[in-house]
Amino acid sequence: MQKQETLSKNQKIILDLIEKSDQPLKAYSILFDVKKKGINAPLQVYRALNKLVKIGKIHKIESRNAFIACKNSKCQIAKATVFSICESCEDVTEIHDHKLSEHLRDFKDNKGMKYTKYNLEFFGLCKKCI
Amino acid sequence: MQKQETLSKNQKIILDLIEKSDQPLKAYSILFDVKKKGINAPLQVYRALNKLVKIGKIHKIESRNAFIACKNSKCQIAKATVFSICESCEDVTEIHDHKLSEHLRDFKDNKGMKYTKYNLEFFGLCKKCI
DNA sequence: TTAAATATGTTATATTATTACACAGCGTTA
DNA sequence: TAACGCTGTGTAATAATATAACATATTTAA
Ligand SMILES: [Zn+2]
Ligand SMILES: [Zn+2]
Ligand SMILES: [Zn+2]
Ligand SMILES: [Zn+2]
Repeated sequence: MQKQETLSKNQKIILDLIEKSDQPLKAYSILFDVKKKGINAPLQVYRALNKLVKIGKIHKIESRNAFIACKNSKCQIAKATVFSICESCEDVTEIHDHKLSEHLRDFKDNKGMKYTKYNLEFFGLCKKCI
Repeated sequence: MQKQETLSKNQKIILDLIEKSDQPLKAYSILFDVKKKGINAPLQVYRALNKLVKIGKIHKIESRNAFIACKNSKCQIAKATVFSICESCEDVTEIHDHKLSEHLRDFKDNKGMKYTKYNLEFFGLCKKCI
């Protein structure tokens, strides 16, 4: 809650917009929406998005090139994300499953890699679309 | 091994190229490489890539927009992929971890979604880059 | 052998993302 | 205070990734 105050003008505008949507937004759709607020160029959007991702306020849905707000206040989670994605209606939900998180956090490969982050995307059909 | 015989000419050319690389290739780098074989347009590459992904011969590394051959012969795995990615040298390895696969396969959310697929990408530093 | 399904070739275009450059504001510190 | 590093802004141009639309060919299967 307090970190928000350190956000810049453009970052606030774009975070507000993303937080108002419960579904992922694409960069150029964001650009379209914030033109009325004086943000005119893709780069202005991407710069804000990159920052917001970095500090964990939003996440990128990699398979969709779209950005969704993180609802989780204790955000280690920027570095440990799990999403469910309906391939019919494209509904996206962030998942917080304690057991699953544990398994992912504890995962060690046999190559001596040092992991700092992961992203997991589940695909399927939601209740409505089955 | 036998499914390969049913691949079309373009699909074979592109699969061969990807299989010769142990690292992910990007679509336009593939396009560049197969121009000598008479494949001239992005769409020809993307069509082959899409098909190869669909039948599990290759996987897309979503966070990198790149494609890597699947080394696993018993390919259910097209629908259940795990990768480790070094953020320094960009080395990518497909992971087959039985225990992890079980946990992911058995995962159920509380929203009644029916999952058919998942993709997990771990990020960090490989042995060489630590 | 005809119809459906799959693949090809080509052109154009849409979508996603970055490079490069000029400059502004702010806090540190020499 | 002046110099510096750091972060952010604004703008133009361009790069990189991916698909639409259309015409045709080939393979498969009823
Ligand atoms: Zn989150
Ligand atoms: Zn749905
Ligand atoms: Zn595989
Ligand atoms: Zn490395």
